[in-house]
Parts: sequence; C-alpha cells; structure tokens
Amino acid sequence: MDISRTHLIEELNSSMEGQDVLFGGWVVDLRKLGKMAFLTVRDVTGLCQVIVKGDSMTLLEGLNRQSVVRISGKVQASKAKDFDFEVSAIEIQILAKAEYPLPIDPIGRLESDIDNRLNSRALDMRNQKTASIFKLRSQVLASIRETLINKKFIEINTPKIIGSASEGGADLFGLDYFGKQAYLAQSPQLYKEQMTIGLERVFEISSFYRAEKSHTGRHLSEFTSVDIEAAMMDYTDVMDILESIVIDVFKYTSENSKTEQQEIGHEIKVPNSPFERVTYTQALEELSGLDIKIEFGEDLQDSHLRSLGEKHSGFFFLTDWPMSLKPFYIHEKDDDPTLSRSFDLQYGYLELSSGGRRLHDPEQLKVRLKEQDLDPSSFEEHLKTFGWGMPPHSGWGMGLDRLMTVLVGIDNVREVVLYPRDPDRLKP
RNA sequence: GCCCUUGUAGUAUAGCCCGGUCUAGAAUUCGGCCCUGUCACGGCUGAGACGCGGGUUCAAAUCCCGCCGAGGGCGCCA
Repeated sequence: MDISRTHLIEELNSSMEGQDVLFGGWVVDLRKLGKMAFLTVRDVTGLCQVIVKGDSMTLLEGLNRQSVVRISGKVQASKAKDFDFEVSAIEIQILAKAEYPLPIDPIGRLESDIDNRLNSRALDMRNQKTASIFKLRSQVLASIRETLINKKFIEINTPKIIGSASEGGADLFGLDYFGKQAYLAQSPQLYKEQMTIGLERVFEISSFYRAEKSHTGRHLSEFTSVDIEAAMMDYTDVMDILESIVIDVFKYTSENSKTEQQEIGHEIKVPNSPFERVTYTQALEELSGLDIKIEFGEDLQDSHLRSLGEKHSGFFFLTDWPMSLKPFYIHEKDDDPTLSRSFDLQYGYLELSSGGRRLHDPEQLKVRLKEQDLDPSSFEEHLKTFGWGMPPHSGWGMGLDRLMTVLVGIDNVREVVLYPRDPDRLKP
C-alpha cells in the first residue's frame, strides 16, 4: 500500500490552484449534501477542506469521522468561511477506519470527563485542546534545554533503579532487583552532585518516583523533574539560572504557540522579573501580620503558603529556610548557622522548585547525616566521591508538570501529563 | 490515613432535594432515507441509559445500607 504524501497540509496554499496534490490525515468532519460532500482532514500541521462531487461520491462509502485517509486531488479556490482554498478529491483511500462507538468525543464539542479522556488518552490527542498542551510541553522542554546548554550545562542521565534511598523524606517504591532490594529513584540528587566533579555543570530532565498516597491536583507518583547542579556557584547563582529558564520558557512559548494558546483558551504572558525574593523569616513576619503565628523552625503548611501566595501573586522565591527543615546536604549560612542557603520557587501557593547550596566537605556531611538520624555508612558510595576534590556546588530540582499547569493555566497536573500515575491510576 | 461530592444512552446532560406525572426528556454521536457550497449544514427517521447488590414502600432513577467506580480537598510530599 502506497502511503506516501506530496505535501503536509501546512505546505498547501492558495497559490497552488490547479496543482495535483497527495496528502493524508484523519477525517475531522464529514458533511454529505446529496450529490456533493465536504470533509475536513487534519494532519499534524493543520486542517484542510476537501470537496467531493459527482462520480467521486462513491469514494465516501464506508468512510466515517476519525478514520485515516489519503487523498489525491486538485487545489482550487474555496468559498468556505475558514479556508482560502480547498482540495477537490479525485481519489480517497481509506487507510484505517475508526470504529464506533468511540469512548470520548474527540472533537471536544462536548468536553469529556478527565477520567474518560485519560482512559482513552491516544484518542484524546485528536482533541486540539489536548494536543496543544502537549505541543506546548515539547516547546517548554526545547526552551529549557536551549537555555541550559547556552549556559554550558551538560545533559546527563542518571539511574532510576537505585540500591538505597537517596535522601530520605518521601517514601520510595521498592522493587526486586535479581533478589536484591532496589528502589525507584525519587531524585537524581546524589548523582548530579557527584557529576560536578568532572562535568562541572549538569542537568537532567527525567521521571522520578514518590510512593506518597497524595490525592491532590499537583502530586503524581511518577513526575517529571528538571534538575541542575553546578560547581562553583552559590544558591543565588542557581536562582538566577532558574529565573531565566522560567522567563525564557514563557517568552519562547508566548511567541511560538499562538495557535495552541487559542486552542487552550489561555494567553501566555511573560512574568515580570526579577522575581520577588522573600526570606523565611520575612514570611513568618508577614504571616504574623495576618494573625497566623508560626514558630521559627516550623514548616509552612499549604494554608500558610496560600496566604503568602495572595500577597505575592505569581512567581517568587522563598529563601533562607531553617536548617532543621532541609535535607542533610544543604549548606548553612555563614552569618547564621541555623539558616540555610536554600530556596523554593513558588507560584502563588504552588511550590515549583527547591534548591540550594550543598555541603561539599565530607566531614560536615557526616555530621549532618547523623543529626538527621541517617547512617553515614549507607552513603559510603556517595561520600567517597567527596574525597576526590568536590567543588563547592549548588543546584535545584523543578517539577516540570507543575510548571506546565502554570503555563497553560490549568490547575490539575493530570491534564499536562500524557499517562499520569497516581495512587489510583496505573493504567493505561 | 481523614473529609466532602458524585455515578442516568458512545459522549455530555435533565429528572433525584419533595417516591407515582418516567412508556426516563432535550443535545450531540451512531445507522437509514432526502438534499450540489456546507461551514456546530439542514429535513425526515431509527437505535441507544438509571454502576452492582440488598433494604424500606402499595409503588424506587428518586429514600436507606453495603460494594465498586469517579472527582475534589486535607495530611504526607515536591
């Protein structure tokens, strides 16, 4: 079966009148008017109207919406409202039929439940709103890579099957690895730090796993994280990098996704920079002004972050957290050892990223491990690299899926992940 | 782990609170017929549903209980 095409739909134009073309895609709409018919056909690049008349009408037998067709025809001027030109069909080949009933309405005229759409995710991509979200996601990834590579970062891939828990905190998924206990990685933290020894500036964009039974619109068991780690940088340096990545993502997508923004019904606006930087201590004071009393050293609850988010709408950094709230590898401040060189990037109440300056002195690391009731001997593989000339370094991890929800203005992370995994969803 | 909401054709919904009017309604989709410029085409026509199991009642889509499914929130966590 010949499935070649001479043109993608976006390559067709009204100056080609009279020209024979061969293209293909899926049937979006089919309107039969007695002895003539209109169909609209979509490929990844666009939508084209096809007109069928006379003897060609027999070619429509058995054709239905969402089926895949290959059409040969002649370009001609169109009287249609939305098209300058159309293709008059000479031959219509049905390459694959769509079988009804379909589980969702792929046109999106009636918006189906998120549950139904996720169960039929591939078909959901025929819905231009959904497809646009993932086209945007691709642009976001491209933009982040471009920004980081321009700043001399090297993209790495660290293992997702690991032999021991990397940093405490979240519960890990355990698995049997040829009779040994293994885990799915919750973060590339230790590996990316190690890589600063030789590659100096590294980043990874990958899936990580948390076995938390969270039921919210912003948590998934499998999520995509953007991580960087850079030698010879302090936490404020990597905050600047994070900020420029976010700004670049918004700039890039706002300019390159006009169609997608229209489909989604959300205009991407480049945020103001620089982002506000609020210290943990200032945050406590602000909350105190709102009659919310929090002791130094207490973590900020969701409700506290919501209150702060109302005051600092949009992106802002929360910096200088108490050491007691931070993992063992975080570096303290010189002027106050109870405070850390750390930060979270917030969008309102939503935590997008957290990072900081890391300890690079193995002796200090061992002390901190013990303080947090972790056993230094189970970190031997990691600690030994610190004796090989570990440069001072800083980094962060950012939840890509959360950033996507901010970018497209949708508050459920499941909308921006192809096949989300949460405690109740393992399939498809 | 806790709390709230919810389940009606393929899809998305009305009806439920206040039981009988439900032979479950309108839309869209799907099938058939008519239609040569549609553009959410139109007209005629057909098919298609009360998640499962108990209970209350003369009578249950409607009230109660259990199970299963779904959505959201809290907590955990990023």
